[in-house]
Amino acid sequence: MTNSGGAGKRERLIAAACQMVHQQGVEKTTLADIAQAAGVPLGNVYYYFKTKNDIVRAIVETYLDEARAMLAAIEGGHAAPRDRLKAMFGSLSRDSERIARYGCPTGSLCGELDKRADGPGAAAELMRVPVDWAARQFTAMGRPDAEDLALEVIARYEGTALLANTFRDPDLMARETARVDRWLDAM
Amino acid sequence: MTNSGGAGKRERLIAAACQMVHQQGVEKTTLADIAQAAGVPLGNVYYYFKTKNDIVRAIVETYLDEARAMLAAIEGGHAAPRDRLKAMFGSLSRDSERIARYGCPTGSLCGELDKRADGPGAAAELMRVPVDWAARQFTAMGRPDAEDLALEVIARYEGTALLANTFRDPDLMARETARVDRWLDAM
DNA sequence: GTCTATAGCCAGATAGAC
DNA sequence: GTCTATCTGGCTATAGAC
Repeated sequence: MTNSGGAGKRERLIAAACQMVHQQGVEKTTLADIAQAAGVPLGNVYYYFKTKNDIVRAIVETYLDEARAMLAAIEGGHAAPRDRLKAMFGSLSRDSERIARYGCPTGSLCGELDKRADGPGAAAELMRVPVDWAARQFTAMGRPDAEDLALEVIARYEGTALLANTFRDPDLMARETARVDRWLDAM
Repeated sequence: MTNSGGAGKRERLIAAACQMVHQQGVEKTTLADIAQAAGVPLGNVYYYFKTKNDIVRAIVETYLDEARAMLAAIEGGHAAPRDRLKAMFGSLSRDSERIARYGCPTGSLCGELDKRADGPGAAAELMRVPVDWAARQFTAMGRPDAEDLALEVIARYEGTALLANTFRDPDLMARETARVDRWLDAM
């Protein structure tokens, strides 16, 4: 209704920002990069976002929505907590090429936000989503140490993504996924 | 002998660069930051390093030396591979305040180098050191899957550091260290 | 709402006196 | 070898016509 002339221009800008920032990082991505990738003239970006930081915030919001949607889809597709955790971790292997090339979008973004002024708040909010979700699954499995298990499984996820990216080796993800599957089966 | 006037100025610059880059990241650290932290005038920096990238390379070299020295010290202090691995992982807890505030120096540097042009080579070389070392310890324990175990333990190390930094919670490191200790004892 | 042109700033890098 | 002053380029952000 409002934004009649926009025709999803704001959405295109956010999508372009997510892609460019994933590939190049926050600091090395310029507004000109984002504008060009979205097919929008540079000056027009400021009609939709007052500052570059506003775009970063929009990226975090998008990742929050995507993470919640993905975890909800997993819950819908798997009834057993153990299977849900496997499905969550397995998303590493599905995207292995992209992660080996550019890292985990959430993990590398959090790493960058930690060095920024606004940093900790938004990054922590973003990382809380999968950790809390995993903790609920372990609780449903009757584990009293659910919170520690959740931190361990997400740490393995992010750590594996970092190593796969550093070594440019997509295969690492499949190998660690197999190990996590066996670990979950044994508990 | 050469560099008689230097009086360790180059070393001061590298030390300052390591500290500033750990705290602020590569992209947000300016040569002026480094020069000021080292007590050296900006223009003089270029007598020791032709470009900013040369300074980054010097940081990687320093981290390589430090990592090798630290692992050698652990080998000297512990005969059993299991104890060596525990000591390596335990270094997370010892530095927990700094890591919760600024992240793992190696991990966050690798994350940033992955987005740079020269990136993958230097970062991979740096991360190879602890992975190969851990693999040797697991091999000495008679484990045929030593390489996968090494990747897992370093992934947990780096992943835990990222989470502790994101949540600004030093306590995570001690909790994960305790879990890793039990895991190593059970194998 | 859209887009061009440009202001203003700051970082990396250099020139050249000492 | 050391240091001041400055150049150059690129990036965020704004002004203002349409």
